[in-house]
Amino acid sequence: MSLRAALLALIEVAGPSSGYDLTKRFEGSLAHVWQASHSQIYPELNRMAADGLLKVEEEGPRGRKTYAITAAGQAELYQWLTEVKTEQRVRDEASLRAFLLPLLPGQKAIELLTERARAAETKKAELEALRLRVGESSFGGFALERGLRHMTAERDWALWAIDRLQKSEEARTETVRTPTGEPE
Amino acid sequence: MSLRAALLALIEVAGPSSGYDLTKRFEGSLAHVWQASHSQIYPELNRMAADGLLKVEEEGPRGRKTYAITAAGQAELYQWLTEVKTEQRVRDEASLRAFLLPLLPGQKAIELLTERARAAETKKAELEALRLRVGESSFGGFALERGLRHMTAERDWALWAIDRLQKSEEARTETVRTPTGEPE
DNA sequence: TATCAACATGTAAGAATCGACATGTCAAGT
DNA sequence: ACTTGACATGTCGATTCTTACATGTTGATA
Repeated sequence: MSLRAALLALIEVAGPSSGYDLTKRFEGSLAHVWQASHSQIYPELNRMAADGLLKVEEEGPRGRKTYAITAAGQAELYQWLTEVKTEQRVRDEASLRAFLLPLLPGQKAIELLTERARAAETKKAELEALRLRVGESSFGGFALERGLRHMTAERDWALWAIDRLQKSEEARTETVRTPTGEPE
Repeated sequence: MSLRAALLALIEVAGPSSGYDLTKRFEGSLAHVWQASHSQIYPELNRMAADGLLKVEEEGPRGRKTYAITAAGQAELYQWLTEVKTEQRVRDEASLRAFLLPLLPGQKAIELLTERARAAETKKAELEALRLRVGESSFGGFALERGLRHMTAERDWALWAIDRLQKSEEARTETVRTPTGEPE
């Protein structure tokens, strides 16, 4: 249902669009929050038209079909936004990897976390650049701010975890050294 | 592949387990980062045994089958943790909803954001309670801290968005009121 | 005029996941 | 003796999504 909502919203905001247009828009700033390829979009548009949420407004060159939102489509969109309960299940591979981190030897874990901190920083910079480009109060502005905050949290977490691991690595090295009787 | 990694990891950490055991474990603290039901787990265990990553170690009462990890399974797990690139695509309905927020009238958006802030706060409290229960440095500790930080970011974002919307609602009300010539 | 990039729409096979259906065992309490 | 809840394993159909296959048009540039 999320794909439906996204498509309805894009057409609602930008006016009648073709599958090709919508595919492009999914590659733009929307890509930060949801992905869909043309092979998913085209069949979905057909189903939505069959369900009366969209109608083919115009057929252009190269078989181009322009879909417009119907009253039923607007109702469906508004209902999804306000009444459909947000899916709680999040299946986030990054979270799973964080969970499994203790399975790795300390040094390896630190390596991966360093990379993760770097990746979060990069994404953050990307979003900041996007904000400069599109302005503070563009359509995706709320999502953009949210992404920034989550990326900051991610980076800070990774740095915290690295620090923690480094401390326990030091402690481990100490306890290994001490019993051998090596001078301080 | 993530399910495979999660199952291998659970068996690696807790030793030989049955599908039933693993299902239970997916309902525990792991549920915060990944979900899988028995209908997904049982067939996957069979496939993994067929692929040589696990072997049936023991058959108990009530048809219970206990799976143990093999050397190939350990190698696969370690490789996934260290060499398989983390899936970047995140399909997060909450992000999509944040993106589409401007489609709603201000008051309705504020309502939904208030609910979101509340939900993040609840989840945060849940994780804090879990930390108290299992201790600071339990197996899922890194993931737990990560969840806490992300939930804090989520709540703070929602509060920020509410504040922003309230300000623009006020401004809107002003501009409506002023032209009517009503006294201050 | 040839060719290339962008435009434009589809289908098909397979993986991951979910909710429902289906079946049966065993131990403990009533 | 009965019943209930926990133990225990599976299958099936529907949905979502990905990758690859497949086809054709149009405009611009070489």
